[in-house]
This record gives sequence, structure tokens and C-alpha cells, in this order.
Amino acid sequence: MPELPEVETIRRGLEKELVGHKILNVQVRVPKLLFGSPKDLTDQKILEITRRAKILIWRLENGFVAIHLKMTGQLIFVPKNAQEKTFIGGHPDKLYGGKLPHQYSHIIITFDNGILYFNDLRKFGWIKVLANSEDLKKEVGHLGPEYDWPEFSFDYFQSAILRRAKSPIKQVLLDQTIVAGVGNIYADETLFCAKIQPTRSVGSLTESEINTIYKCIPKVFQLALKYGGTSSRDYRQVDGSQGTYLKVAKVYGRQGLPCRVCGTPILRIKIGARSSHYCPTCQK
DNA sequence: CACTTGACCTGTCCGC
DNA sequence: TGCGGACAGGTCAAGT
Repeated sequence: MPELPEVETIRRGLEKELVGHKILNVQVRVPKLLFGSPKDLTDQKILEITRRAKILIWRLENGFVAIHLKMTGQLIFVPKNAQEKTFIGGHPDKLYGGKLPHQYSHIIITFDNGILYFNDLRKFGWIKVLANSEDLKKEVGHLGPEYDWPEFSFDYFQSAILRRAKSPIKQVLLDQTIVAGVGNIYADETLFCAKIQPTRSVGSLTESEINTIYKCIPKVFQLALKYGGTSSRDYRQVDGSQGTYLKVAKVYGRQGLPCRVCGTPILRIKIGARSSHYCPTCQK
């Protein structure tokens, strides 16, 4: 899915459109994607929109909503005055014909100021209605610290990854209990930034190499946020526009293309059933 | 406990 | 052109 930078971009978009606005109606076309009753949402105002790793959280007057977009989920908002337009939010996005709703618009939430479409081709994503902060805690409690938290210190990071000394560093970066929010794209980009091959076992890394990886995680996330995330295929911002990080990606999606630093063709291999991209010359 | 595999879905791409 | 298989940004549960 959307990884942390994509979800944060969506959060900012939703915040601008929805905070202070009221849910008028919830249309559920694919029931299994909504946990809880649509009735618990109607007539409630959104007070705040936050994010925990890749999960979006709406604080309502009475409870919370948690949303995970997984691989292909989208949240597209069409303001009231734009609803007659052919293109999503005024952007000429031809994905699924460019019109809303379409066959993958599984949950449609009408607000007092427009309509929010939850689209998800693969139906892995979900929306959960949570009665209180206890239920919310159960939903996000297992996640580790985020890249910009004080708890995410070098000492913490080093000891956390060393518990998995035998595993390739690529796989460990994807572990949401160690650092929450890193996915396949930014794990590859982080390892290029640190000049470490994804296959290296955690146990083989020197303290200085671990420190470089530790510092690269925020660098990569901040750059990705600047570009509004990565639209490999399905990811869209709230207004329907794409993220443009691929323009500056160092390795993700660049297999066969020359390394931006040294010109060596970027390789793509499998690590733990996930594709990994790296430069065999720059990364040791 | 750590690690791997399969499952959840559907579309697209590649090779034959 | 058609068809089958592999693969796609995420995460769990279950098995080893």
C-alpha cells in the first residue's frame, strides 16, 4: 500500500477537507471491508485526523475510525461543487475510467461538503469503527515507534534489529514492530541511501553501518513526503492526483536502468517473497 | 521465539 | 491472439 509517506500525504489531504464536517450517509457496497455499523458513523462530525504508521485515524464526536489501505486502497474526496465534473477532483486521472464511483468504489461516505470514495481493487483494505480509545489501542498497540519519535533512538534501533541477526536487513526493515511505516519501496530506498545490499544479514553489519541505515530512514521518508509519495500504480492523493517520488527514486522500480550515481544497471532480486532493488556497485 | 509460507483479491504482464 | 503462470506497494495466521 501506501507506506508512511503516502498515508501521511492522504492524512494531510483529508484533514484539509474533512475536519469539522459531518458524515451524512455511508453506503456499503462490499460489507466485508467495513467492520462495525454504518449507523455508528452517520450524523457524527470529524474532530481530528491523525495517523499511526500506515493506519489513518479519525476522531469522531463519539469514537474513532481506523482505515488501512493495504496494497491498492484509495481515499478520494470530491467536493460538493466538483461533483458534476467528469474527472476525479478535477484531475484528468484515467485510472478505472476516471469517473466516480466505479466498480472498485466499495464504500462511499457522504459528508455535508462532498463525497469520499473508498476504492480498493484487491479488497485487502478495511475501515473499522471503534467505540473508544481502548479499542483503538488494540488496533495500533503492536506497532513499533515511528521514524520521528524520540523513542526511535539509535540504541533502540540497534538492539531491536539485532534480535534478528540472521535475517537479511531488507526483511527486518519491513518489520512494523521495529520501525512502523516502512514498506517495500522505502526499505529499498533506505538501503541504497545507506549503501548496504539488501541481502546483508543484520549480524554482518558494523555499528557504523547500522547508524547510517538509522539516519537514512528519516531522510528517505522526508524526501518521499516532499514528492507526495510514490504512485507505482494505484496510489492516489485525496484529490486524485499522483505522488511523484518515482521521479527521484534511486532504485525502486528501476531494474535494468542505470544507477543515478554510478551508471551500473540496477538489479532486482527476491528476498523473502518480496522484490528488492539495489545497485550492485554502490551498495556493499 | 524466529522464520517461512500461504491466504486474502483482482488486474496486468510476460512467455510460449 | 490466447492462455497459464508469475507478480504487484501489506499484513496476518498458521506451520516448522
